[in-house]
Amino acid sequence: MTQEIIPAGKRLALSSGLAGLSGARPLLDRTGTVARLADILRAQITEGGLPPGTQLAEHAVAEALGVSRNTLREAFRLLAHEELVVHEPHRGVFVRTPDAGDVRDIYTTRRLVECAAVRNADSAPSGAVAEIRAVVNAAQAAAAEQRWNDVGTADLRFHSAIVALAGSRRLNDMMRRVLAELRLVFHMMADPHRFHEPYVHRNAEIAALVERGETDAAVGALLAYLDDAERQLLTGIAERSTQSSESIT
Amino acid sequence: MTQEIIPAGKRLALSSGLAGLSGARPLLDRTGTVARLADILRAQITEGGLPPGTQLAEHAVAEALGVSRNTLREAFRLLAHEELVVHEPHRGVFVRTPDAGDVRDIYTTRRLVECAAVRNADSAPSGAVAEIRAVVNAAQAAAAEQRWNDVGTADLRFHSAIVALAGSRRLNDMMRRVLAELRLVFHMMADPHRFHEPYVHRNAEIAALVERGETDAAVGALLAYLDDAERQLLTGIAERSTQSSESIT
DNA sequence: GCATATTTGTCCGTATGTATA
DNA sequence: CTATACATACGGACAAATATG
Repeated sequence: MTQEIIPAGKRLALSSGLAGLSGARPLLDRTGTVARLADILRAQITEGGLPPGTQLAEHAVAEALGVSRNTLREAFRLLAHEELVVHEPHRGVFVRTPDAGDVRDIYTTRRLVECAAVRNADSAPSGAVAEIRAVVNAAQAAAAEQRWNDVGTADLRFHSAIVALAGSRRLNDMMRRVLAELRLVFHMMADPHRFHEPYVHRNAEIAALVERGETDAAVGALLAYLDDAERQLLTGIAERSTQSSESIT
Repeated sequence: MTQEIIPAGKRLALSSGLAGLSGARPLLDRTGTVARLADILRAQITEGGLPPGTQLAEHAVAEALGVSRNTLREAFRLLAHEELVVHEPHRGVFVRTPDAGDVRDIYTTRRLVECAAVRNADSAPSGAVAEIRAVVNAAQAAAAEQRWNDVGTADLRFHSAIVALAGSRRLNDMMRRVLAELRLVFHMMADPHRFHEPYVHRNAEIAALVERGETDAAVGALLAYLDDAERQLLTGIAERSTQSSESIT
């Protein structure tokens, strides 16, 4: 009677998420098997193929991907360190199910880092501002063609580009991980389409302000963006937790 | 002729660092063997027992600590993800040797995060300011008794306490890792004593400014601190790299 | 430049302890 | 409470890559 993290009927439902993977290749290139394993699982998790709460049983996943359990466990350690999965002592690893506290923590981190990065826009590394513009254009193109999944991807890449204004590799890496976590939250929302759509225009506005050197205004717009997004996600999570024991298709 | 990371006579000199460890305990408590392994190695690395560049050969370390090679590799993945060690494909894992670029990157990260955290001092979580004061007192006590190693520890804990003003667990974790990396740089310096000593007083000053609510002045003092420390470390690294092929006691 | 020894990368089988039905 | 399933950790094996003489 510890926790009921898992919907209790959904464990080991990873056949769906891992089905279309050409995993049966015990061959290694430059990166090494473990790193590629982590890439595959990370992609599956962030793309929504393995929704929050699903258990990643060693034997099943190892067989599905054509690797040994030892190798897989090494990849699990990486993902656990990135907080994409949780490692419960003698129970196994599960795709993380972020709660309201996680959302608040992620957004305090984002507010601090992203706003400070924008304030540093003057002395940003060359090409950083251009990258922001490029991502905004990609987002608008995706929105025009109603490719909402790509819109969500572009949104996260936009904010990665914002962080890149600070010019620190470690900061970039950290925020990339945090934004990957945030994707888990997106997949817990009702319909991600509606969520991302209004932010396309707001991102474009922020980008324009940064380009024009109006950093204070840009920071203000960014703060408003983050506050709105956080609020929306928190209400989304609250709704989800009330309809707890329903059947999940 | 790739790199000369290792002093070429110092590889596998981990007998010194791992000698006094009660590693021969194949018993697991709450945390799990892998996590404890990582703790042991992390401590050894940050305390200077395993200086930058030393190779951590799987067989030797596994035997010294009384664990299997597979288990040890899982711990290595964690440390590699924390950037305390580097994993060279088919060559092994080595204690990281930070270069000037790393120092610059670490300090841009610190400038951004720590200054922003101080600016958030008004709405900091309760007890955060008191913790800063406590660490400053500990540092002054250690300095009075010439326990320079403890002074260095207190210095890093001081800055962790600064970051805690932001009130984000993820930010705390990230900066704890960055500061652990910074310890590697300290151990590359000539004498760490001289390095830490002057900062005891400066930390106390910053703490006082934070307590009095003079955040702007506190940020200014913190920035000056970080700039000076970075400059000092960069010159220290430059000196070290010029006397490259000397015998190392 | 080549042959050999060492080390890593990956796999398998297995014993033990833990959690759950 | 027993039984089953699973994670944990170990040890050995082999191929591949690297380092050494």
